[in-house]
Amino acid sequence: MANHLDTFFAALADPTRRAVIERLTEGSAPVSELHAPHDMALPTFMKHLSKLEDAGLVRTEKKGRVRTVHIEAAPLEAAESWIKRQRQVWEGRLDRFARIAEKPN
Amino acid sequence: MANHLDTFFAALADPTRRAVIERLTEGSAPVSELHAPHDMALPTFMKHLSKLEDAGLVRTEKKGRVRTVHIEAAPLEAAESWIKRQRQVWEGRLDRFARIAEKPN
DNA sequence: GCATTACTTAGCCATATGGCTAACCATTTA
DNA sequence: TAAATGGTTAGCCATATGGCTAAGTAATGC
Repeated sequence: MANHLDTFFAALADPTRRAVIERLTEGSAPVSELHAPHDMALPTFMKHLSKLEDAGLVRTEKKGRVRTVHIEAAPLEAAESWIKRQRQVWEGRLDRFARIAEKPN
Repeated sequence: MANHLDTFFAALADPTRRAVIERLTEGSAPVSELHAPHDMALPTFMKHLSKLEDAGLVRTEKKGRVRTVHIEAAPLEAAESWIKRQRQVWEGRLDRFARIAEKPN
């Protein structure tokens, strides 16, 4: 089960990249606009975008000299559902404990 | 907002560490037992445990020579809620699009 | 009390990551 | 067509990461 969760979570483990995702939930944007608020060189920023793209969190398309970036929801769902599953098993265990505690005989 | 999400997501970005979390949802366990199924040296495995502990995903306590590891739910909730929020904003945007599409005048 | 068990500490290694500059296309725009 | 705009490519650097071995310590078990 060493699936794509590696790249998904790694992509989200950086504040710059999470900020890009947050920005993209409000709509697609060209690279230069996404880059503007981040105090780093463009090539550095492009590396972050590549990671997001490798993780499948983002899709890009180039028209003329402008590359536009779009968010991709599926991986977010995959990551969320993994976490949710863990919590459910864990909470289910707590529930069983609680039930045992409530029936003390 | 460069909070603890960095360490949370980084901790989950490795299959060994996710496997440990999955195992721990079924109950706490000593280091040696958690290590057993993983084909790597113990010190290497301990580094993974440290990352989980640094991320707050796990808590440990030592009794005698045995260190027992317990899962900690709060960070899982934090990570899950971040992802959920992104999805909600993104989906909200889609909904607005849909509403606009439905009212074409 | 000696051996085993269960980690710990220390140190080394290769690769990955996150950052930079400099120089180079390729489209627009003036 | 020359200049500006929007990326891209190449290459360098420091630190982090994930792996190892070897040797040490501290409880338990025999």
